[in-house]
Amino acid sequence: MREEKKALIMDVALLHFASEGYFNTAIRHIARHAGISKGLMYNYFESKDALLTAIIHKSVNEIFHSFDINRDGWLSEDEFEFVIRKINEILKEKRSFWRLLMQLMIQNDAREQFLKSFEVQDSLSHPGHEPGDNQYPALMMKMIKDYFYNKKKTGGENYDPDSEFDMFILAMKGFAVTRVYSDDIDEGHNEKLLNRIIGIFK
Amino acid sequence: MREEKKALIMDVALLHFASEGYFNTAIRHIARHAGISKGLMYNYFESKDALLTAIIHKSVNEIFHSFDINRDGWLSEDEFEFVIRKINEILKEKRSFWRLLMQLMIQNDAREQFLKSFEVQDSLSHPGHEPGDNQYPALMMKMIKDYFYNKKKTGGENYDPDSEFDMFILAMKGFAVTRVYSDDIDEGHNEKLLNRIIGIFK
Amino acid sequence: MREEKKALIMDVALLHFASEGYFNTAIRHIARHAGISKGLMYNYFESKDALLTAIIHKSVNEIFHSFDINRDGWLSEDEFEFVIRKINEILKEKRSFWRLLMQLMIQNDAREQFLKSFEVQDSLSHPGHEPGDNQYPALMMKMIKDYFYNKKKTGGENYDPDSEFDMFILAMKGFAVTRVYSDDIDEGHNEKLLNRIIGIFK
Amino acid sequence: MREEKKALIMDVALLHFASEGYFNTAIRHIARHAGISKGLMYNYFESKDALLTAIIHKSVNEIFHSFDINRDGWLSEDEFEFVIRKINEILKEKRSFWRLLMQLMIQNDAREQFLKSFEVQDSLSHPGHEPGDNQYPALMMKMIKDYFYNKKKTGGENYDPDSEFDMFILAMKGFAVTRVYSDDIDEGHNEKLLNRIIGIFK
DNA sequence: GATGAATGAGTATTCATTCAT
DNA sequence: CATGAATGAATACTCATTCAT
Repeated sequence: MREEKKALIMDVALLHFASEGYFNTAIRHIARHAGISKGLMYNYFESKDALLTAIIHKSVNEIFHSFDINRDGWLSEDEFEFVIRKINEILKEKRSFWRLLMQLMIQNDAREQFLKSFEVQDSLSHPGHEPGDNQYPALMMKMIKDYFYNKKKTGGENYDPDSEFDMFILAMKGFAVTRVYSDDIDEGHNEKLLNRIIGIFK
Repeated sequence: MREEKKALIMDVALLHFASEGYFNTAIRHIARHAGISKGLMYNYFESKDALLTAIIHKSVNEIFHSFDINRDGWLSEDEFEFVIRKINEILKEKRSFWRLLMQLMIQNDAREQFLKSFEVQDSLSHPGHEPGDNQYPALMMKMIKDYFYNKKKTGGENYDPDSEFDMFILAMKGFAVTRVYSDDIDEGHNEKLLNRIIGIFK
Repeated sequence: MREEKKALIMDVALLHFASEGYFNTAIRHIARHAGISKGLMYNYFESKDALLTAIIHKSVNEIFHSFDINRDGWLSEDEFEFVIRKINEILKEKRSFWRLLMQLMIQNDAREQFLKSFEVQDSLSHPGHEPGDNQYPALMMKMIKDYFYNKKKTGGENYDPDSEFDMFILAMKGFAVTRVYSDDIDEGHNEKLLNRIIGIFK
Repeated sequence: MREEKKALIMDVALLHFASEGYFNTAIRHIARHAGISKGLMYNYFESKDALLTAIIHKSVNEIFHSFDINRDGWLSEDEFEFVIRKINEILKEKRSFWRLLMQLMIQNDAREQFLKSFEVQDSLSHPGHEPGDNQYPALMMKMIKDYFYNKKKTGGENYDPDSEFDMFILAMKGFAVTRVYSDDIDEGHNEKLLNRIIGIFK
């Protein structure tokens, strides 16, 4: 019950944060759109900042849990393609979240605070347990990098796995920006781009 | 004289907007750093918003004027490479402007306002005259698109110029985001990425 | 049972009011520390203000009832010394209450309200009955004043009982402020001061 | 001009702080009574807290500068009496300030902050210069204590200067509280009390 | 041209109190 | 008897903008 209300508030807030920007969104507006009073917001979230943090952590967790790839440490070619397609899906489904995230990463102070909030959670995770949710980004990066290193054997003499990895990240950034910030996306068109990316890097 | 002062204010403002964010930057701070009084600011610019618009138009003009390519309507392969390298340079030189621009494009209302401000200026330009500054983006896009269409003849059967164009834009977006938002850029590293992009699309 | 709970709440509230201040103490905190819910508080006390009033009246009653001197209307020298020592004890035992009281007396509106609350209760007491609790302060004042008047016979020509009374009250105020607001009281030291006061006025 | 306005605001604020209490006084009310807008307040004082601090420092300075006693390190009997009479005058003239000060000294956190604000100013005073204003309290205390030590020669065998000092401070506290918090003071009456105090301690 | 005093709407946050359950 | 969700008025503070000088 309480959790449902929190989720409702977070959903409404995310929409506003994503479209108007975090600083431009007044608590009053979130409350009004969530159908509650300003004061009640503070019953559920300690502050505007805590609300933001809660939204981000929830989304990050959902995202990384949706990658249920076989975690044996390396990616096959098919798994690599699966990851790319999964990213494509997530960019669509969590569009608002990505807009919010990009907005924050672009702001100097917010970026630092964001990264720090993950570190803190990290230090609380006990050794010997599952990796904290905040370690997923690093783990995934490593798996992808390893993928390109594994390709070296078949890549020819001039194949440079580091550059290939960087180029791939760069392409995915461009893809993400495009997918998240185009108002009307032609899915057929998007599919073509996706295939082209897969074609280059798989 | 008056123009010099305006330029000074715009430079100072751009630095602040880029690093602290447009909304987080107080007029008072800009004025202080420009060595003038708050009130005088309004002698030069009608409002904070007008200041922002002026900065953007000035930067956009500077950028497009720095592409003094042979405007015969189409790009040779060398000119294409030149354009890419020019973009690379501009991303470095106008880093503050790009940060500001990305910051704005990410905000719904700002994005619309930005695009609208170009349209308005556009509608004022009379037919038969030089193209308005705001038409440069469209012109450049067209030239690049044509470049890929011209390559069709030598590109083989499956060559799709539209996809190639989209893929190129996507790569450049990723490249821009990376270049503008990395705190320490290894120029050698950057050169490698650049060459890889040229390698793929030239 | 109900009275016990009320007493518990009042005790907890007094501690908070005394140390954090009346306005700085949130009902929520009192409730939490008393182990009940915020809402239930209002079952026992009409308002924060009513809670404060209840605490004060309870404390005032306890204090004046602890002076179980022989009420024959006048004080012997020994009884006078007993009263002073009793005040000393009460200042120590009811430290929280005194801090709260001084805090309130120092605020214009609170002082008026406090004094009024006693008047009101007073007017409700019927003639022919026991004196209302709120009359104790006045009674005690009168007994002490009489004490000084009685000393006139033995006090010499220049002895002025009114001035002596005022001076005594003044000394007791200074003593109270010191005793209630010193963080670490040296009891030996305090005893010396007490004896000096008794020496002057007994 | 600017200083006059600051002084006006401080005067109005002091009156409100003294009668309604610091926390109970809204900036809005001070502004209204000073005939200015809320926002302008912040042009003159950084925060409500800074306003309070400014008021206190100004008053403390005025008070200690009004004691222009011969600073040869010790007090003659006449100077001692002068000090007492001066204190009496200041309590009357700076009534609002004393109410504010007592109110603050009674609040745990405010007391600490108040004392700390003096320490800070202290550390900024350069060695070899006049004593900082914040050292006056300590200096004055020392002079009074010395006064009682000097009386020891003529005070008889049982004379205890430390107790005498403490008793004097206690009496002055009681006197201060009475003088500052009585709504209508009979000056003749007050003079009698003053003479009695001088009689006991001179 | 140039200043900065002045304004007031807007922001996040707190908290006594009410009331459906 | 008991809870805590819900409200909204109040508070300190910020800032773009105006205007008398």
